[in-house]
Order: sequence, then structure tokens, then C-alpha cells
Amino acid sequence: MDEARFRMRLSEMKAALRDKGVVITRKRAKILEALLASDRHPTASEIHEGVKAFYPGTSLATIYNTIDILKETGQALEIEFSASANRYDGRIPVSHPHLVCLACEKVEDMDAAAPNAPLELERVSQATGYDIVRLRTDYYGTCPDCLREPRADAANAAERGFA
Amino acid sequence: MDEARFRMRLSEMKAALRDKGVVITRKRAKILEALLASDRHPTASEIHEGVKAFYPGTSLATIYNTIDILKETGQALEIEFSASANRYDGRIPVSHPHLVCLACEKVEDMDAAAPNAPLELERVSQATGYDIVRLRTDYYGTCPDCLREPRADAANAAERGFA
DNA sequence: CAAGCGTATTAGAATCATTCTAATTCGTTA
DNA sequence: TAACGAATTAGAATGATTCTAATACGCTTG
Repeated sequence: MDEARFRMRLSEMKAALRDKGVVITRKRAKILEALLASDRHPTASEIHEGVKAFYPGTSLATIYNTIDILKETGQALEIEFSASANRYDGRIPVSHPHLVCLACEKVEDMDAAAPNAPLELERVSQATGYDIVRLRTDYYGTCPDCLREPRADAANAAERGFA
Repeated sequence: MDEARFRMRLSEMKAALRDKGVVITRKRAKILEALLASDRHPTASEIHEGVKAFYPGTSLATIYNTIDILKETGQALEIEFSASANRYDGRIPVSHPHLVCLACEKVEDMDAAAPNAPLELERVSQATGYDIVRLRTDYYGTCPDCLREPRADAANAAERGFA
């Protein structure tokens, strides 16, 4: 994500929050930046680490609080896991497919042409009688790095940290 | 699921476990039946309730233990949630799309033509360099029942119990 | 039928992400 | 500067899942 897109996306997010009457405090701004800075789909505690580098006293509760607002305003997607921490995507806030590595647990966006989410939601709503509002498409397996180095779990895990 | 399919699927599961050297105890057999009996994609504790009707002393740990074996042998799919209990699908043990109701939390199989999972796994593996072993496709929204009765959460939740 | 062995099962403790709570602090406006 | 509402905090609570160490069960063999 280049600098220009980063700044544009950041403004979008702030504007969406302000529209909801949410105050953009310095901490909240850092939370948004930490979410966008990593292409790793950070967890709440990875975001927390990133924010604490600037505001050491920050509580995890504040991270969750801000994430909730982002979810409510459609500015971030939550990718749920039960065995490990949830991950968040603030870069592309509409449903799109992910690749999940079962060895190092990283979550990547899938570059391949994504199905057109809004159309897909509409199609499935028609077909099922549900009012479908989002979809989740994730592929699980082993990433190329882990295929190459089957024993590199620890190293790969370290790489995932928020930077 | 008609009686014939139920029995066939049950035999398949038992055979797969036996192949792994796992003993099919009476309790384990009941666990498999409880998993198959419900079209609701039961949670571990719903299965537990079902089994306790026959074997009151059964521990939740036994349910989880058996579910683990089923996952390892490819005989059950785990549908992960972070905010509520995971659900399990023993009827169709290959990746297929689900409909998730955000109001009553039920999980249904989507009847609409499922993409051919094995082919899809192969296609995405080729495209990404991953070794993809399963996929998850879920649509989230409000089911027709809940659309009709917005305040029926409790009633719908009750319906979901294992029977 | 009894003894011995390995797996299955158990109750309860431990874990861990997330949510909640009630008190404190901050920022803004009057 | 005072006052108000929102933001933030530390720590407790929650709840699903996993772990642990002890016990029970079900075979097989003598």
C-alpha cells in the first residue's frame, strides 16, 4: 500500500467516524494508523503493541472499543478465529477472499480476481430469502514460505509482529 | 436427511475411525449420532446435551476429544466463531457454503449449487503457491424467520437445541 | 474367570481472547 | 475556569476450549 493510498484511506476512516459523532483522539488516530500500516491483518494485541510505542499507557480496552466502532461503521472487517486471536482488515473494508496459512497463521489478501461482493450478496439474498449483509471466503493451507521451511514456525511467527 | 443416508453416513464415520485404530465405544457412537441427528450444525455443548440424555455421566471433554478425532480423519468440519461456540458439520464433510443468521445464530447449509470444492482448492493452490487444503464460504445476514419476527430471538434460540 | 494392559473417560483447573464495569481523565464549550 | 459528556483505564468477569492427572473400562491372554 503506497503512501498516497494510505493517507486517502486514513482520511476516509476518520471522516466515517466523525460522521458518526465519534471524536478522533490522538490515540484513536494511532489505532487507525496501526491497523492500516500492517499488511498482516493485525490482531487487537498487535495493534495495541503498535500504539503503545507512541502512547505507552494505552489500554487494550481502548483498542477493542475503537475496533467496535470501525466495525459498526463498516470501516473494518473482522476475520474471526476461535483458536487464535481475531484479525482485522482496515485496508479493504468490503468482503474479499483471504489466504490463511495454517503453519505460521498469517492472513493475506488473495490477489486473484475477487467475486463482486455486492452483487454476490444480492444474488444469495434472492436465492435464499435471507437478508445477506456480508460474506466470508477464506482458503486454508500452507503458504509458500512454510512449504519451503517446514520448521520455521517460530521465525515466521516473529515476522508477523506489527512493525 | 433420510434414515438411509443417516445410517450410511454413520457407518462411514465409524469405519474411518476404526481405520485409525480408534475404538468405537457406546458413548462415541452416541456422539456421532448426535452430530448427525441435527441439521443445525450443533455446538459441542449441544452434542453434549444429546449424549447426556442417554449417558448422563458424560463429560464435555469426551465430546471435544471425539470431535478432534473426527476433524483429524476428515469426518467433520469445524465452523469457527469467536463470539460464540464453534459448530460442527458431520453430514457433509467437504467444504461447502453456509448461511449464518446473525439474529438467531443458526447455521444452515446453502442449497444453491456449491462450487466444486476439490477443483477450487486446486485452482487456488496453482494461483497462489499455497498448498490449500480447505476453504470456507459463509454468508452472513438475517434468516427469513427472523426477518418476519424481529423479536423472536429467544424462541429461535430455543428451537436450535439438539433434539 | 481373573489379571494385566492400554485406551477412554472424568472432574476440575488452566488458558486466553474478549467483554464488562465502575472509576478517572480528557477535551470542548460556555 | 467550570461543567459536561465522551474517552480511557485497570482489573474483574465471561465463556469456550484445552490440559492434567487420576480413575474406569474393555479387550486379550493365561
